[in-house]
Amino acid sequence: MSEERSLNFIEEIVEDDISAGKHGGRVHTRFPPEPNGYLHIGHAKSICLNFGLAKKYGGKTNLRFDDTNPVTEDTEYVESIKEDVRWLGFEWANELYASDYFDLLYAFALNLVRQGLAYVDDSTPEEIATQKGTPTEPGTPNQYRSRSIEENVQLFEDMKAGKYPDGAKVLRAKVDLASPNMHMRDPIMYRIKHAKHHRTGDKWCIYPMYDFAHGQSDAIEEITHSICTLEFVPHRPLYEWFIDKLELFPSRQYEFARLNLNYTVMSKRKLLQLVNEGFVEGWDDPRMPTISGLRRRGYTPASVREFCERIGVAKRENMIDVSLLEFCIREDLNKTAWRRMAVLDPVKLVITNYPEGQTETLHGENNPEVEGGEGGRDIPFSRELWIEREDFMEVPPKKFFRLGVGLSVRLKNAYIITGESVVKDAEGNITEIHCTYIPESKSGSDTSGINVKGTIHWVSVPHARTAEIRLYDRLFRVEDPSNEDGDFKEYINPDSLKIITGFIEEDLTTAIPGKGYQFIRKGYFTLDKYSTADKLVFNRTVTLKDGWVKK
RNA sequence: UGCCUGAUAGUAUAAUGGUAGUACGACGGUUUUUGGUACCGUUUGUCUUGGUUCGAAUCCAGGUCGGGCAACCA
Repeated sequence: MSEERSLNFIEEIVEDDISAGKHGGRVHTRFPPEPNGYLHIGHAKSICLNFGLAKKYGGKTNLRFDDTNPVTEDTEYVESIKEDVRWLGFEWANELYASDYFDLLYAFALNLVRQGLAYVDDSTPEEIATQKGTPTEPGTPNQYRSRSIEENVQLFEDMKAGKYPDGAKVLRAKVDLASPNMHMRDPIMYRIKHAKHHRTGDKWCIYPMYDFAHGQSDAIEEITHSICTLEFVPHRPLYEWFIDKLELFPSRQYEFARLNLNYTVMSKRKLLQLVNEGFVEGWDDPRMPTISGLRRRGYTPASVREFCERIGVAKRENMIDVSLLEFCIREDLNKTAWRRMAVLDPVKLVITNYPEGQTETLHGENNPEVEGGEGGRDIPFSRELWIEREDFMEVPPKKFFRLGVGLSVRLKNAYIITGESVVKDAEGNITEIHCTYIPESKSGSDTSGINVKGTIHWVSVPHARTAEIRLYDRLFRVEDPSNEDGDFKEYINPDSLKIITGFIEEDLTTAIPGKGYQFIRKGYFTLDKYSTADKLVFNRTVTLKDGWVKK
């Protein structure tokens, strides 16, 4: 078969570890989202990496929610995350929560206090920030740093007991205030938050910081390869410091570059703004780079996985061209989507030599990419058809392989026609196109001997049904909205959604939710989640590649 | 002007001291009852300056440029 793909740097590390017998050759990864937003395509990269590694090397992957901040987290997000991971086609070995470890984490903290490696600090956030110094100047210790172990134990227990209001005290690790790594300058381990947690309710009023929960959670679960994104590189020494001082399982963290896609934004904070401020319909708006948005848009799990495979994994900052994502979905849908006809911008075509009142039933295959066409459907044909306005030109340029007066084209799955004349309204707009057809040119039994260069799609006027069709374009007008001057929302593409009513062929009224359809020559479409039998709504997943660029 | 990171076609990603390759994009062609698909071809690259070596994208040193780090966020 094909050559084996070369390994990415993390796979190399894993293979080296396996051959060195590290952890007995065991591979255990985890995907650790915070349930404070919906997953996006960047998370898909991480999911595919973590689950992919385990699958490839016979290991396991945990789904662990890093739910250490109750004020931003919610079970709605937990549910959406689980749905998205499953939709992508992955199964986790264990569903876990950092909050499962709150008792353990508290014991770890007490342990460090007793070792003299943590202390309770009464400073305000501002004071702590000042005392941390700057990247070029060392921090300065305050009077709380030298509290006795006994006092710290008592104070920390009092914090847990709810004796202090939010923000009154924090527990800090006593590491090194002069470290060139800001994360080592006595990082905060616990803070007071009298907030209800989505899982532990009111049990706790102190919550561990990410830095005091994430690494230990990995260690508790005996994760062999803790994979995260580049911004956590400076956290690694602290992660290892805690593991060392607490004598935990030595999980090792490896960092890769997060995915950036052009013409969109990829931060939960920004996506949340788009949702909250009404720039999109919700987290699953088909213009959003969220997994749920892609799903509603008509992307398939296989196409997203293929995309994640093709973009690769490395350590350098990257900006992936959205055309690669589009390539992946077209590649998948080309092989699976059933072909149907829909006219998005209609103009009436009258076949003057076709008997008035006559109707016939033609046949079209479901998918020409599949041997045998994968079945087919009946298509009603009559004297009056809707065709695409752009498929006719009064004054056609050279190499225009469509309809014009005196120009011939094939009607897909039907006859060859020749343009004869046009009818216009008072403003000069074309309201009807008249043509004649060649009865011997019927698809499948063509004895006319005529060859035409172009084929156009159509829908019979008396048989046509209507549907709302939503045409999506990129959400932003610039490649990197986050990197422009001012608010990123100023760069939203005003034409990112165009809603039209189109004519569809009868068969499309029984379209299956979740299935991709190719509207011939127009693109791939899928039923929107709000589509009903009374009012069909189709989302355009992606256009077909257009090789005809007119000047 | 501290620490950590990184730098290969337009965009990504290989080459692990021995012919710089692949994909997407772009461009051109063949086929085609979708200007789609498929197939074929063309185009463009090792940040820079030195050093080591028979030989450097790869190793070493300096520089340049990019990204990250000073949340009681993750």
